[in-house]
Amino acid sequence: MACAARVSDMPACWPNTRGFGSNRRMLDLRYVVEHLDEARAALARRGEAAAKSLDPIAALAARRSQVIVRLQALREEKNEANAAMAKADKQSDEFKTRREALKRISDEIKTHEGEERVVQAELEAALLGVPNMPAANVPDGKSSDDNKEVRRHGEKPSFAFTPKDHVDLGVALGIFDFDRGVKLSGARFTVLRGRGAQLERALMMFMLDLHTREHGYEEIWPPALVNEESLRGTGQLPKFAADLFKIASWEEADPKPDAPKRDLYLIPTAEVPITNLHRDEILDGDKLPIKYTSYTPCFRSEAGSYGKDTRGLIRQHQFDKVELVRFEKPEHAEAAHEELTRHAEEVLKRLDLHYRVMELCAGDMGAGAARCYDLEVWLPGQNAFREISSCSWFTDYQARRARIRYREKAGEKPQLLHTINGSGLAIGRTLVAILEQYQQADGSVRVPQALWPYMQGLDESHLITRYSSSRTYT
RNA sequence: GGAGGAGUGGCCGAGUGGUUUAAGGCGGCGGACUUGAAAUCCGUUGAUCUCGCAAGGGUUCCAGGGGUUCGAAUCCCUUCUCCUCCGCCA
Repeated sequence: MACAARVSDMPACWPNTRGFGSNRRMLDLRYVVEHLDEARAALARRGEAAAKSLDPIAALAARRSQVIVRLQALREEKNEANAAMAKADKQSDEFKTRREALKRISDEIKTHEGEERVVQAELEAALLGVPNMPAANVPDGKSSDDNKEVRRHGEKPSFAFTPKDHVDLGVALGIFDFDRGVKLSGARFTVLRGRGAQLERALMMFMLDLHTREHGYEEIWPPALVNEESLRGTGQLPKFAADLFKIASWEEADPKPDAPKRDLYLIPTAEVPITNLHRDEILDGDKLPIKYTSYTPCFRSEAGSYGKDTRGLIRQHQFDKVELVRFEKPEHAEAAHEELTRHAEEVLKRLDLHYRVMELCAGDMGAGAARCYDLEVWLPGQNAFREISSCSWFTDYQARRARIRYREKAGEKPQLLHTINGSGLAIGRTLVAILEQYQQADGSVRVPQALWPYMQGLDESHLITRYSSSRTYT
């Protein structure tokens, strides 16, 4: 269909019929080694650092295969000698001679195994730091200034008064309690109350209902704490540890001597647990595509962002989000990415919110994405569009790291699938957009019609007012 | 938290130091028989890395890691997971 014609735009590694080796990789090692210049050129579109991340790869790969070839030859020799030993008379001189010889081979094998481990670890570390290659038709550019507007929905609401921002509106309505959020937890934590809390819940249910009933996604309720391996699978670790909240492991209170580290992390997005549902699995081809939607709280430490968006709900350490995640065959992935983006947009359309769709340029995309659309909603209080969803096509980048594969037919080789995800949507920011776009001259806020079924207790005016905001909903 | 038990291929399950390159069964796939199906019979059956233009070789994998040994699914240490019982808890 439409997508098939454009698959040829992608770099040659996408057919991904290769395996992934005993180490984790994000880019296929063989592809990188055999097409080093091509890979470097593709990564250079992200910036110099991305291209440079490839530098150590070729030499390490050569060292690795050298060690492996020697090691395998030694093992073969050992296996043959062993078989002979099994048959030999254990009292004979021949047996003793063979035992000496085998001892030497074994020692050499151990030496090489040590070497293999070292090289493998170095190579893995190097590969984990390499970002994904942008799809060929992603626009060039260095920063968000170079992103391309793809389309726009609705119009900026016009006000006969000066619109307020969501902070002024929410505080006046009594639905945001920033001070008590600080008291309980600190900066960037907020308490919602009354109609504010109800609106948050209404949005969550509205979004889940839309995606499960009309868009065909299965609802998932995952853990909010995950292990390190899960975060590696989706690419948050090892590079972005600073953005995560890490929970002290229980062994820390009662350490066991040889226990492996069991750190847990609060999920920064449902993408992590949902994508990792199928980590280390080989799925039947006829089960694809798999479409999941999930509501979770999300936790971000936002290290290094101090001073940015300190006011209001825009940037919180804890926020709610409904996520969309898809597992796709490579040949359907590009079209699926477009469709998922439309599914996220549908939430904004039903809420009748003005927004635009931006295609990110090569320099502005997240490390795992090959293509990415951001949905930006209009915030009259800021007189600006702000990101409310980010819809990414990861090609096989996450699938390789998390070892998620599928088998087209029984008997065929497993191959890596493609993952796609996007917010559908960030609930706090949706709430912000509703307050700002639906505000009235008197500071009350009209509730979008799509949410009426979820907002018990509203009168015919469908307004959230200071008077009604904290009353019971009956 | 306490006391026991157990982790083997898609599933069940045998295997306590060297013809195990993991028996046998189920399931799957292919074939024979059949008008078709069932039943029966025969064959086949995973992942991984690597050498090779290819045909085809070889390596690794018995929950994970480490150790003993010429040699480990098998012995030792350790971690994880699951099950049973007791206690506690929403």
